[in-house]
Parts: sequence; structure tokens; C-alpha cells
Amino acid sequence: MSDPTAGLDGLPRFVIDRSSPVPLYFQVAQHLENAIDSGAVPTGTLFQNEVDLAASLGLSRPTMRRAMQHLVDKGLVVRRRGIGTRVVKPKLHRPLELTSLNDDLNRAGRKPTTEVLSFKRVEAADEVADRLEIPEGTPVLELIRLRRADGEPIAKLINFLPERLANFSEEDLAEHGLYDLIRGQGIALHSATQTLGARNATAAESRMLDEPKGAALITAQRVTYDDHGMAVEFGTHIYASSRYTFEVQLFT
Amino acid sequence: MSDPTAGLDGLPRFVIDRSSPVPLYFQVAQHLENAIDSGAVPTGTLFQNEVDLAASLGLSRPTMRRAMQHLVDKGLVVRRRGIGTRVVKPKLHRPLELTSLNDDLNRAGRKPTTEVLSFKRVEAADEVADRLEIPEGTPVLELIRLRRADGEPIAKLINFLPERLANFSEEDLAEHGLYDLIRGQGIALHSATQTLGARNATAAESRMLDEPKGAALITAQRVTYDDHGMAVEFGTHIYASSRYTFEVQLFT
DNA sequence: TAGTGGTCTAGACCACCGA
DNA sequence: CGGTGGTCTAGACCACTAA
Repeated sequence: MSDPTAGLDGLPRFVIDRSSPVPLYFQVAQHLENAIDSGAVPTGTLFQNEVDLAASLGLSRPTMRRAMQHLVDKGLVVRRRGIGTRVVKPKLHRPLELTSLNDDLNRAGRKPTTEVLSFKRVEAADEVADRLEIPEGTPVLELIRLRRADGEPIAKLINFLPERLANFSEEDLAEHGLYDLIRGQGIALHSATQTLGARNATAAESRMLDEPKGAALITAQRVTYDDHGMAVEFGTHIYASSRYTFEVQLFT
Repeated sequence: MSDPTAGLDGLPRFVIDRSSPVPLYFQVAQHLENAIDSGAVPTGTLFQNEVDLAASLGLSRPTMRRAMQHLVDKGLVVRRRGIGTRVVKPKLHRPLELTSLNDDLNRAGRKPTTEVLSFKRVEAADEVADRLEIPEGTPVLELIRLRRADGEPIAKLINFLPERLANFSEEDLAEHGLYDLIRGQGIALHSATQTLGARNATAAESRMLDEPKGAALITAQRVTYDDHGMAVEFGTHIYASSRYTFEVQLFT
């Protein structure tokens, strides 16, 4: 009776707001997610079966299933036929999202600052044109930035944007992340492909990033695409490996 | 009429096998995925609406929707209310999966070989115990491997496994990826967290990986978890950056 | 206004698990 | 065996987009 991995009866009372524009499955998923994150439903807990859960909330089973699937996609629970739905370790959460270095640093409690080293129109050279899928020689905006965290240099960021997205100033760029400025123009970011590698720093790079001569740098090349599959940004970045690492979450 | 982003009528004829154990939505999703990957349905194509598509395949709309959602999750198509379902860039594909270096190399057409440098029981030291969430001093299996592709050294892999998963031999390890050996023991892998960085090679590492003295190496630390949230493997790896890079796909 | 995807329902049958 | 999640159906109504 006092099974430590019992039902969900102890959950804070919860009623669905059918007049809300928020989808029912999402209301349920969010409620369960909060319950898990807050510790009210500890790791290892076995949920009530989805049929009963749906009935007790006054929902159909498909709607309840959709809420559950949402939690599965987030890595919060694991479902097994014949067994049930179990809450997994809280640290497994959160797949990698499309975030900017700026956001990452802010979230980590570091104070990011940006120095804009270059902000000008250039003609797209070979690789830039290729990655952005535009003709060679097309005008693009070239941005070179030095990103610091708490005053320490972290990364040198070189980015190229199609001219149609160049509706912001150098001052905007110093204060906002590039992604924010792109989103601010009504562009919905969809995905990005990033290649991570490493190479030795040149003398100039060592000085700029305050690293020893020939230090190992992390290199990243990234192309970001919008909802329509159009490339919106191409960047080649180097990171001071003594002060920055990449966290990646992988799921089955 | 000759809209370049027209329907799907030109698709290879396709009938659903209702006697197959493969779910219908998955059969449909796979078929569409093949059509996209093969180029038969080029980037930018607007699918027929899901209602017609369902009808023409003799499926219900929810089943058709599920197939579509599968493609959305893979980043193959984008759906917009009032607009339709559009094929996005074919290279955006491949959500990051939980794969081994072995699999990655095989898929890339390289021929991976493994040299086992160490295969022995040790007592879990500080960091290993911490990452695997076991008491310090617990016996674990320590594996050190040199992975080559087409004869060229690619990476040195150091891994630690809880003893309960050590049901394979040194010979098995030389021929199979670590993940295969873990899965072969009935363990369902769930997720992994990986930290990527860079550092300069030591003299011994330079020799082993056939890189110049002090070359920049990619470093990776990874912990893999099973369905129950138990850590099944902890590894610290170094990669020759002149011959290997990490590809990461990010989604919103 | 016509067409699209987004949400939701109330059933049904099946495959798998543990006792 | 009874209980679980996995799949599938045939409808319905709504929100958004474009012309």
C-alpha cells in the first residue's frame, strides 16, 4: 500500500481551464513538468495509468497521451508497455536548444560583454557564398566580435548575414545577441548545423584571447536556417578552451 | 499549373502493408523520408494537404498526422497553419543520435579498427565514482582503446563501466563498439551528456595520434544513462583534430 | 472565402509485462 | 490472467493564411 513508487494522488489539485487558448495537452504536460521539477513527484515515481489519469482530469485518452508524449520528448519520463510511466533522473533533462553564446553566458550567471571589431558590408567570398547559398559577390554584412565574460575574453566570433537581415546598428549588436536581432526582424529560427573542432592559436589569436602561444582553441562553424529553410547566418568562431566548453545532450 | 512547389503525385507508387508489424504511421514516414532523401521530392515542395494524403493512402487523418509529426521531429519538413507542409533543406536532417564513434565512422564509409590498450578491473577513483554515481573504491572496468579509421589514428578512448556490465571479453571489444556491447546485455540506452573542449597534446599523445608536438586535440567527456537513469558508462576521450570533427544539429 | 494544419473526442483492438 | 502503453479510426470544431 505504501509503495514508494505509487500514484499521483498527492499532486496539488489541478483543474483544466477549457476557456484558455493554451491547448489542454499542454496545460497537463506543464503541470506534470512542474510537479517533477519541484520534487513533488520524485524520481522513480510510477504514474497512474493514462486511462485513469485522463478520466480524473476529464480528458480523452488521446489528449492525455499527447501530454505524456510531450514529457517523453523532454526526457522527463520513460514509458514501457505493460509497466507504466516512470519519472527518470532530473538531470537528464533538456535537449540542446538553439541558443546564442550570449544567452548561455547569461544563464550561467556570467556577465557577457561584446566588443564589435568589425561591422561592414563586404562581398560574399567563396565559402561564405556557398554556406549562405547565395551567388559569389553578393553583398553581405560581416561582423567580427570579441565576446568577454566577466571581463575575460572567451571567443572571437566572425559572422556573415544576408543584407536583407542587416536592419540593426553596431550599437544594437554590442548590446544584444545576434539571434535576438535576427528574431527581432520577424524571422523564426528553425535549426542550425554546427561543426566543432580544434586548432592551435596564431600569435594574434593568443593575444586577443589571452591564451599562451599555440594554445589549443575550440573552433566552431555554424549555419543557421529559418523556417523556410533559408540560411540566415554563417559564422566561424574560436573559443578559449581554458575558459569555455560545449555541453551537448544526446538522446536515443 | 506547373508550380515548382506542387503536390506529391509524382511519388513512386506506394501501398501500405497492413499485415506488417511496422506501424502504419512509420511506414508512411519512412516512405516520405526516402522520397525526400533521394531527391524525388525536392526542397521547397509543398505536400498535398494531410486530409487528401490520408484518404489517398486509405488512412485516417490522425495516423497521417502522426507520420507528418515524425518528419517534423526529424527536421525534414515544416508545417504552417493555413499554408501547408513544406520540405526544408535536405542537409538539415539527422537529429543528433546516441551513436558511437564506431557507427559514425562506418556511416561515413571509413573502416574503423580498434586496438585495446587496457582491459582491466580497477577501483573507481574520485571523478569516476562521482560521474558513475557509485562509492569510491567500487570495482569498475577500465578500458583504453585506440581507434583508427582506414589505418589512421583518430582517437584515444578511456572508458569506465560498472562491473555488472562487464560481461564481455577483450576480443569482443576489439570488434564491436562499446554501445553495442552494452545494448547486447539488455540495457536500453536513454541519453548522454557530453562536454567538448580542447587542449594541447602531450608528447605521448602526439606520438600515439600521429600529430605534431603540442597539437590541438578535441577533448570529450561523456556519461551515458540507461532507461532507469542509471549511469552505464563514463568516458574521457581525445580526438586528432586534423582528422575528426564533431557535427552537431540544433533545433528550436 | 476557401483551404490549411491544430486540437479534441469516444471509442476499438493489440502487444507486452508481471504475477 | 489483468493491467499497461501502442496503434488506429471517423468523425468534429477551431485558428490561421492567402487571395
